[in-house]
Amino acid sequence: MEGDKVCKNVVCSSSNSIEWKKGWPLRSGGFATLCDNCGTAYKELVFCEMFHSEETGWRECTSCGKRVHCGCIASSSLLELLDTGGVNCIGCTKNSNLPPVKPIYASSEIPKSKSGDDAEKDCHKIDTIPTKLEDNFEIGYKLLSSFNQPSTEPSKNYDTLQESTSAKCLVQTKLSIGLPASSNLSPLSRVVTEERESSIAISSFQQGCRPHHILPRLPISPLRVARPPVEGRVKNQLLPRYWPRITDQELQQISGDSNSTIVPLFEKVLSASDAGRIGRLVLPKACAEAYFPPISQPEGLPLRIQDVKGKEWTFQFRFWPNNNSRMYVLEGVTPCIQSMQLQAGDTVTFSRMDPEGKLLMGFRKAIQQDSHTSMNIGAFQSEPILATAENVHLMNGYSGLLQSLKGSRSCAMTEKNQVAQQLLLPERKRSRNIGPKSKRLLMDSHDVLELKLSWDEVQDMLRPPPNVKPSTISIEDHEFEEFEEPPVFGKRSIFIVRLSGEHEQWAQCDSCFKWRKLPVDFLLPPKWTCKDNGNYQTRTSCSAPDELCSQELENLLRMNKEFKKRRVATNFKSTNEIESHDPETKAIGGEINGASGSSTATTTKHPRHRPGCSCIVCIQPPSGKGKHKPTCMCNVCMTVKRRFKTLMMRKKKRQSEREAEIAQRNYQLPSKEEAEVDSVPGQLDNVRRPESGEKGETFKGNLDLNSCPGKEEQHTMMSRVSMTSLVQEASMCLDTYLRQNGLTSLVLEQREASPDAAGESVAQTLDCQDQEHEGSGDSEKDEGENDPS
DNA sequence: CCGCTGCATGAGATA
DNA sequence: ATCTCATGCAGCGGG
Repeated sequence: MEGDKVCKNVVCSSSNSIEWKKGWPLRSGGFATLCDNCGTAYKELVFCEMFHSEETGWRECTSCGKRVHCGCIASSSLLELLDTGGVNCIGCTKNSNLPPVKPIYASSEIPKSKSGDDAEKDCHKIDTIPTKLEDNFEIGYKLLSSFNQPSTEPSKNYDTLQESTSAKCLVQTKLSIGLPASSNLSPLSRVVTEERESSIAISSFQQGCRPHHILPRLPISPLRVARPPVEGRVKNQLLPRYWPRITDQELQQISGDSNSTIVPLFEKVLSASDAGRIGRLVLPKACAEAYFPPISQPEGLPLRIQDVKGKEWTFQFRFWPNNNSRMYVLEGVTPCIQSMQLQAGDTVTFSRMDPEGKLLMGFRKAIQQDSHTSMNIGAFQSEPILATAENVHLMNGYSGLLQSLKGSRSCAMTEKNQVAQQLLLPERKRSRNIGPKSKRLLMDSHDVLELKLSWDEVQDMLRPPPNVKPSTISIEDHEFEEFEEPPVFGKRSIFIVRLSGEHEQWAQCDSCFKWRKLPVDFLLPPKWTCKDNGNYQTRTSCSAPDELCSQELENLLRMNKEFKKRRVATNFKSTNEIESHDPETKAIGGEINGASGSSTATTTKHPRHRPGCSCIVCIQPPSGKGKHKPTCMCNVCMTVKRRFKTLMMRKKKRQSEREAEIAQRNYQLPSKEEAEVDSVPGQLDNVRRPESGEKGETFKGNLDLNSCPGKEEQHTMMSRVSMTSLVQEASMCLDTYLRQNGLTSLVLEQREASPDAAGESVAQTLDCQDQEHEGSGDSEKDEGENDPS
């Protein structure tokens, strides 16, 4: 394939108004460019035929004679297509006075405001494009550099180029030539993907969407995160997760003054099984087929790979047939893994030293946070991870090769970006290694519980943003506060309940650091000082003596700590049981309330609500583990059941309303039911026009969930004959259920007494049953029955 | 019994 | 719908 032919195909020479449509990348390979004006569609192949397929030879740099592997050439052949006359290796490209490689733009970034004349004129400038070849890594480097030096090299400045139609055409052409077919990303986007810290472009690209802002001001870093060389056997481009990440500095130093060229091939994050004792490292298929010798037998062949210390290892490179495919593994890696002290989550890198062709194995340690890998909790606790990433001392495999790059800024950037990138990845992708499939990376139950509690703490600490008055809306009888701005974190406080039953809240002044007693229901702002303690006149000054001696404080904190420990140690179910019951229960326990001593006078379910709040949210029994048994008759469960019944009534009524409406519309004849309903003054009004009629108010979305269904039934029976069946039907669920469980007497007892009293007495009576919460109750049936809403 | 081997499985990713 | 690959596990052989 000759370059000029490509150019002629891409450039429309007859148009006044060129609007390019991009269909890239094509699933069938390559990508398409369509000229709106002349209608010429051009499909570019993945690779330049010249280097495609079985070509495995070498080319010499036209400047220094250094040999460059064709894989590098093929993968970076965007300029090669225009002028195949020369090849420049990495080194001499840098040292020569070659024209800079111009950035490649995503199609969505191409401005469309220019006139067709200009466009056409500029399109022909393609012929004057500098035609030096650089390998793909160099391109990546150049791209980064060009954005990093906008002032000194205006020709590389995005803004400049963006305003230039020549850039438009140039970009178009380059795109059409340089893009690998099966990739979703342009070469630039790859670099950008790795470099920038915003997820916008990343996600949009990964989703195959057109990014809106794909050309950020990139951080100055010579990081080479580039598509690895495309070997002949590669049918599919490597997934980004396997792209090698290496800094330009590293690469340069690795290659050094020697004639050898280090070609980063791919890298892989070690899975649990990779790092396990089996000693099998699963190789990405594409990588194995691309960079390792072809094997036809499952037994494979021994492969010698040199590690960062220069030690040579021999692994068995083989495959298993798997679903009409192959699964490639390196066997016998355990000694090497152990030698490098790698574990799951760490990354192994594979490079090739050319022209010798020797395989190199490096590594990059995962960021450690306590005893967990970053991946372990990175998805949940991004901030600590990021903070750690900046300070972590990196043990980098390439650095191992270099023995001189530890802690370099580039590495830090790399690591940080990796972490950031990981955090920015869609949840699904990130979760791959922390999902249930990966036992090692699973948080154990204690961790989960800690995390849960921490999350609860966070919820409890959420406060309305300062100076912003929340608007409260009511949805389905739930009150929601809405803020124009994100909520802020309130100050932590310690909430305790004395043995006497007295509730107390304590907080530390941000000014004098003295501990002050606060009203129990006081929500602390992010910053709180003594003078804010208006309710306690004697404590509004920082000059007032500390109310808490060190021993008392210690005691408080100890109680807090013990409580946390106990919660962690205790089955989560029982913990939930305690919390989900009447807050009074907690008071009896004399514990620090809520989630480990934060400002937890609120409930854990509804940050703005307090213990004792009986709103539907706060009283809901916990879901998942620890939920109550269907037979539970505790106050909470009874209330929930009562409300469920009310909800069922309403649901049935609505259904009836709809049916009545439909019947009326369809038949225009008063049905028997309608007649019956009509006989009850006001009722049909409620049914048909719930917004009108005084009596309709009861069912107009303001249903009192706290009302006693028994009383409601009485009212209903008296005034709404047609609703009787509905009420009975709605009640039947619970009644039948209770009867089946031999609880009829309890139901009667509850109905006779006040709901709360009934609930409490029942709760006391069935205390033993309540204890079952701790032992079981994690079945789906339980959940469905106990949390019917 | 234990560890290794080869394959199966299925969740998740990709086309 | 198909592919990839992390992991489980049955079967086998050796100690």
